[in-house]
Amino acid sequence: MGELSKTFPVREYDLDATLQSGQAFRWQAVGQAWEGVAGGRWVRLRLAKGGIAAEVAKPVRDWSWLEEYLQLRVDLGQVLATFPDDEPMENAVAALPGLRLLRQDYWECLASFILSATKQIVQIRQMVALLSKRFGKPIESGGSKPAFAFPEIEAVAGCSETELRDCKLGFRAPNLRGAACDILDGKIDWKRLPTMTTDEARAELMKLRGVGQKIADCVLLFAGGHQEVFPVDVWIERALQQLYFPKRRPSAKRLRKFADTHFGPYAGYAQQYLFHHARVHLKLK
DNA sequence: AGCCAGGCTTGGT
DNA sequence: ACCAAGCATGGC
Repeated sequence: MGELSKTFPVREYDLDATLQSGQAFRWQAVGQAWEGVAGGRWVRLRLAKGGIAAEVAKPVRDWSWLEEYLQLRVDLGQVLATFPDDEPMENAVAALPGLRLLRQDYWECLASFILSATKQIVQIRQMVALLSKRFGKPIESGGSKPAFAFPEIEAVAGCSETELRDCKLGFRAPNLRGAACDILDGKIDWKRLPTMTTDEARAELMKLRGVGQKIADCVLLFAGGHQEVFPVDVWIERALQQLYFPKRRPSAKRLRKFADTHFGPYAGYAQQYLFHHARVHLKLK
């Protein structure tokens, strides 16, 4: 038959930090819980004794989609142990122990980060919500408001630029539509992306208009699970400068190289700790 | 009211 | 190779 709720035993999982940390844009705090859409289903999550309690709107038998999304079987202690032994890293981890990386859908992740260009996180959430409401499939909701899946590639490709601009996308509208069309037209090898090496997949993604290294790296890390990838954005750039090079002012290229070599096999996790730490705790600029 | 936001592209040196 | 402007829109 399946169940409407389930509790997953897990330690060291900061649900608040993880769902708010700018990697996914569909989660909303409702009371003590978080409501959102993952794996095409409406979900409510809350911290429970010894783990995470999940509720869905329709009974499910197989919960592996959620375990995968939340990356519940990642041994965080093992990840943290690979971080460089320096003060900035120690402080970032100490500030938010339990911050995790999610494993998201490729298309939703790509689309979300195409929209992220010069937007604040709250505004990205707003654009994603509007797009889903207008062009996503309605799904069963267990909350007070109706729920919608993220729009399929075909749905976005079928929109006019005006319809997308009406979702407050601005100059990002043609980029999103173009990416959807290019994927459907086979301009990039979309299906094979998950099996490519990091460098191959990055090059492939960057063929899309509006996708540079930053956005490609976010997709590789948050959807592809390439945990060694370290996306460099304005926040990380400022954080690295202040924390690791307080005297000098290294070029962007030099910083890029430092990021690629300093943080080890789980650099993506390190990046997320530094990013969230910088946003919440650091006075930058 | 003005500044700036998980960037990218293009056109100037 | 490096640098800056321009791009739409909204929150603060």
